[in-house]
Amino acid sequence: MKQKGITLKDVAAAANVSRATAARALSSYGYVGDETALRVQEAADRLGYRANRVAQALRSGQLPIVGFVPGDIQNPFFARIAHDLEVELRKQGHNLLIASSEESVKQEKELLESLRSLGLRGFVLAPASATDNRHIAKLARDGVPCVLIDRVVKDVRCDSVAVDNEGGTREAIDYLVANGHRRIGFLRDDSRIFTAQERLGGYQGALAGHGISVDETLIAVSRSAVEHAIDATIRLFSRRDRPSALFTVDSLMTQGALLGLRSMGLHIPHDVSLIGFDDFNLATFTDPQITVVAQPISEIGPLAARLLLERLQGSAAPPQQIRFPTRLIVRGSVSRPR
Amino acid sequence: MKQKGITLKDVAAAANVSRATAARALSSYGYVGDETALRVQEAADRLGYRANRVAQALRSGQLPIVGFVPGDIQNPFFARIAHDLEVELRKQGHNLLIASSEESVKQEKELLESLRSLGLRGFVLAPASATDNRHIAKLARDGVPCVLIDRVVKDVRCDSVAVDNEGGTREAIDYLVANGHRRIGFLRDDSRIFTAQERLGGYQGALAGHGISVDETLIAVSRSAVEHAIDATIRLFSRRDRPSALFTVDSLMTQGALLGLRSMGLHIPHDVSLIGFDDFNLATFTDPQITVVAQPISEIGPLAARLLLERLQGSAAPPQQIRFPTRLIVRGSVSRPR
DNA sequence: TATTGATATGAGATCGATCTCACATACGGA
DNA sequence: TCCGTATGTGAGATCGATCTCATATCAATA
Repeated sequence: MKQKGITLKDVAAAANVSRATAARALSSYGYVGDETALRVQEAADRLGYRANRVAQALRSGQLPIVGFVPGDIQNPFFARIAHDLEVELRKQGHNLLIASSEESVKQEKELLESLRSLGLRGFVLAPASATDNRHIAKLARDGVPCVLIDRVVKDVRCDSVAVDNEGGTREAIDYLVANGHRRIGFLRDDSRIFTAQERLGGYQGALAGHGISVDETLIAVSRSAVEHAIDATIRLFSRRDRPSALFTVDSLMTQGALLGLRSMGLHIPHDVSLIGFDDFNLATFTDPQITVVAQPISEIGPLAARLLLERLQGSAAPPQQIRFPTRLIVRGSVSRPR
Repeated sequence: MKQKGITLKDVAAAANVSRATAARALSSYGYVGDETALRVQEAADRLGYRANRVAQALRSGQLPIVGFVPGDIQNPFFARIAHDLEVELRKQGHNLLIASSEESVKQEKELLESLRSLGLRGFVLAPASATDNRHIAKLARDGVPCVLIDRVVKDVRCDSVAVDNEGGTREAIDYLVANGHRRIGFLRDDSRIFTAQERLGGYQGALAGHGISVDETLIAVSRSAVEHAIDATIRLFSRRDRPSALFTVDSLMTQGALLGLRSMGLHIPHDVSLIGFDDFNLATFTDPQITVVAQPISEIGPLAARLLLERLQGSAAPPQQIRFPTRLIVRGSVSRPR
């Protein structure tokens, strides 16, 4: 049950020097005699010494660990970002601790508290709420390095990496309108979530731009999970004057819509046109393939990691608010309404 | 940049007691006067005291963090398990640190060393190799609690949770043979990986059981990634006497096969029948839907977490080797050969 | 009254790495 | 020869929580 625990003390004893000298030899700071340094190195190698990172952390006040708090690690979008973060951070000797908020502000708050007491060096966050963010503001105020991804929070002084949700959605709606659609359904997740708000804004703005009044009954709400999205889709399309097209705000909702429509015997794009926000593997496996608003997902994680590492190295530059453009990938799920 | 850091010392000062007494009051051990305990509690609350978990870890030698080392966090199978592990561990006040081995034994080795020096309390591993496992054996020998998932390693004394790879594969091959197939392709990932070996064994065993000799040229190897699987599929089906059916060893390979076959203009199940190991969302979105060997994925993570927690609580019971049965889910991707 | 035990508290040690400070040498120039 | 600086080393403090041990008080028992 006991760890073996070869400590600096052991190494020092083996090399016949004091702990201080051994530390100097291994971390190469201060003055150490060449011959002594060699002897210590050798002893350390021979004993298989590895510094206890917890002890180091106690002194420095920080563990070389970065926390990642996504809404849901099972969402491929976040899984991809987690992977990219991990790769970048590892290069700098940091590890990544992943703790999902499960889109609960309460859980997010608890997690952050608990992880702070763990001495994590910084955080990459996708805040569960666009408004209730005092805990994040506090984090930033306390000087804990922090990068927001996917979702931006106002009034918090920290870096953020997100995409142009509003523009991306507008482009998609424009495309639907250009194809003759005027009754366009909108399937979104909890309005608490930042991206949902911005994407809704893009939807409303685009419609307004075309002189189409927003019909609130065409906007369906569901949790971001396939099963819930199925139900919401069915509700939306059960009405007599159903929409001729549908826009979904993330890939899980798109999947739900796909299944919901299929269960109702509605064909894409013959009966309903569909565009989803966020590209996903599955979109090219369906028949027809799904037209989507793609995010530059491969850039988000590495950039967030780099921003965070700069902060960890003490950068006090003003917060950077990065916004990537999106790209409409036209496949086969849109046609003119019947 | 500095953490605020309200320490036990501050609380003790505020409550006019020694650090020792404050500690007793807060962790409720030893004797403390009722009135004193209350005063300390109050002071702690007022100051917003949170114990420094790094300092606790230094004393106890262990951080309340469990490491999860999957092959690839982007694989939905592992993402799901990560989620389930996290939920279970959080209940016991532990956090989960995820570090992908990216199917590299070298990286796995380095990660484990680095995470051990971090004082992690235990590990959940999906070993990258079925054979080269001295580092894992050492871990187990040193008494570090350890649970293997998905992949079992011989000669290592630790718990494991896996599925009946051989039986599941055999059932699928039997089903294909029952449908009249005799030339059945097999698309597998690196033979180093445990599950690949067992699934190959199931394939060979099933064929032998039906008196069909194994044609090595029908066995294709690719890395477990969609793009690589596409190429391997195309190679396999470019030959004149191509197989009439294909079995793929995981969901990423199945996706690759799907795309590869489509790019060649081969239709499922008309031209080729297909069964994949591991169920995945996408399988029900294709037309036809894909017949798969499903694993009880919702049980693996929670069980692994429970086994690990028992070890953390000091259980010295003999290692448990759990094997879940698989289930063949018949959908529409298999028909009789032309 | 003396003694035992339960209760209550504080001083100080401990975990392991690292940093400060004090104390040695050595070597150069004056 | 003497002093200043560069070099090398060790003793001990530090980070924060917790544990051991010593001590102190009070009550109940012998």
